[in-house]
Amino acid sequence: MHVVLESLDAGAVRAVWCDDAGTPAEELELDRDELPELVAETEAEESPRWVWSDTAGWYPPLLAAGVRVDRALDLRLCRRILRLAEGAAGTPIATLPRDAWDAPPPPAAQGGGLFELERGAPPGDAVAELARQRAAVAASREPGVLALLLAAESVGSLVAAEMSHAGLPWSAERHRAILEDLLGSRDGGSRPDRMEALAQRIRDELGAPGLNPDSAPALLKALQVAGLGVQSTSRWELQEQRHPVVAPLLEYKKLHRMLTANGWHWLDEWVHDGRFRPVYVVGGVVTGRWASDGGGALQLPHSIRGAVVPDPGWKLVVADAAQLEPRVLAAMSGDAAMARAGQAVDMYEGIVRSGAVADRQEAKYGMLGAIYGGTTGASARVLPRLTRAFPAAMGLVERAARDGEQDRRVRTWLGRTSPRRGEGAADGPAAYDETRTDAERRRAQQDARSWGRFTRNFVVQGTAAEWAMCWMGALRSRLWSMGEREAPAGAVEPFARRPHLVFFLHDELIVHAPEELAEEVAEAMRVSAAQAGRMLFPAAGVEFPVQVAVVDRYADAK
DNA sequence: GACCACCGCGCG
DNA sequence: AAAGCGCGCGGTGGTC
Repeated sequence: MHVVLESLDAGAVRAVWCDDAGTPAEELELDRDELPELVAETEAEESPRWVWSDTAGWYPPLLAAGVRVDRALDLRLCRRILRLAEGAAGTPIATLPRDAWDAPPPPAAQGGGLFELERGAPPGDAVAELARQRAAVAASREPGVLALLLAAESVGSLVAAEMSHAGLPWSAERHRAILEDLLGSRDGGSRPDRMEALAQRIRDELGAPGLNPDSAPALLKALQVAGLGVQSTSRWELQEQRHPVVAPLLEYKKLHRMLTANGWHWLDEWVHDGRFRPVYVVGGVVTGRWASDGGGALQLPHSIRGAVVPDPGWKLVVADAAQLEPRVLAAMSGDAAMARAGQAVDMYEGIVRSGAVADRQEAKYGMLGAIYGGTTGASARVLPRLTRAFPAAMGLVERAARDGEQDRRVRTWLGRTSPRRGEGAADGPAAYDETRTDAERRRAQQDARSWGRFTRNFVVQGTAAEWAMCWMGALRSRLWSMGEREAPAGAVEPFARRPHLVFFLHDELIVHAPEELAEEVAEAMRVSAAQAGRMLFPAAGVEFPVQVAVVDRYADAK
């Protein structure tokens, strides 16, 4: 059963009950204020799949009113997937002209009090769009697989909204202590004192009294004048130099980064009432990974993770999927030898034991090189040995790279399809066009290879993102049923006494859990990971172990 | 003053 | 030790 929600004008909403093909049966019009009550009642009695234009618009106000939903379909996210999906090519949804459903999502609601209508016009008739999408899935090559992708993407959108709602527990006090400890104290508007002292040392060592070390061009000039043979001010180049300025400069750069990215200003802007509430952009990356908008949620430096602390009586349960991408590659390629290596808790050790490489380091760089398309250094050196040991797995990424180079599109395990290469002058045909100059041809080939590295990585990174969404979806259900024993139904705050997800970082999840449930949550994270593996790869025989830590500070996990 | 490209670095 | 993939963000210095 689907219930489609649509915005009407004048603060009204229409709820339309549809069957699984998207055919409407009955409908109800109501005031926006009445929506949370309707959703809560319908949820309890019928457990439908809610269908709406976008979760980021509809769900936050429901959460703010204390209503959690179990299942949803985010039509805008699904439209984007179906538009490009090779499996649905030829269906009307792939060929119809661009319309409002293709428009980028409106900015996410802040504060949870705004409904979709107030964030910009809704894209149109949601009932019709649901029917179009259901028809496209039904007509596609693998309806079940594509349907799983749409469901996974949608559950991701629910989790994103719920995590923003709950927030990542954050101690401003601890954060300030970390800043003072590392950067020094700041009085007035100038640099914190440890940074200012370092800046002065840099000026002294370079003999450049007026130098502002924050200015890359000025710094580069000063470095060159002082006799350092560097072409840039980047860390890896500086590290090769033997000069007394290097140590204070690298230290200064580290502190400067911390000050500008996660300093006092960031704290004031992003942490309120003991919570950091980032805005996640589900499907914001071409591969299907999430992006974030503001706050740099997906770049939280390790040095600041000591400020992430649970509420009194609660714990953080931090789980990290070990070697996710190599395991995904083993599973999707059906490479029996690599799958065997993937049965080890540490897959890189498993690869060492297979005899293909000498040590863990080689296994790691070799695998990353295979997945990213490394052409130099250690990863290139071990590539031939990996190819001999794991022909099916290496064949899969090589094929993906060739497909990209030759302008064929590639797809993830669940059918997310890579975009077509841009229409730039240097693209595609120029590589083979005899009338082009040598330079043009070289550049085109360069671009083709670069696109090949993208498609090579797309299939693995994208499938890993699909695994992660299945993991979080499975975990979300378990957490909710676990919490049922703790929280009275219909509590105003759905997560007040229940373990709930608070952070997601590509292959890592954090649950904020009542202390007495922490171990049970840890087990749920492991079980959900295994479940996600079976969901995607029923026959692969690859394990998806997660490292779990129950901690009082995020920094203490691993 | 608004906008943009580039650099450099944080994360996976 | 860095490289090959995917991102977001702040600072600087250029353009309009």
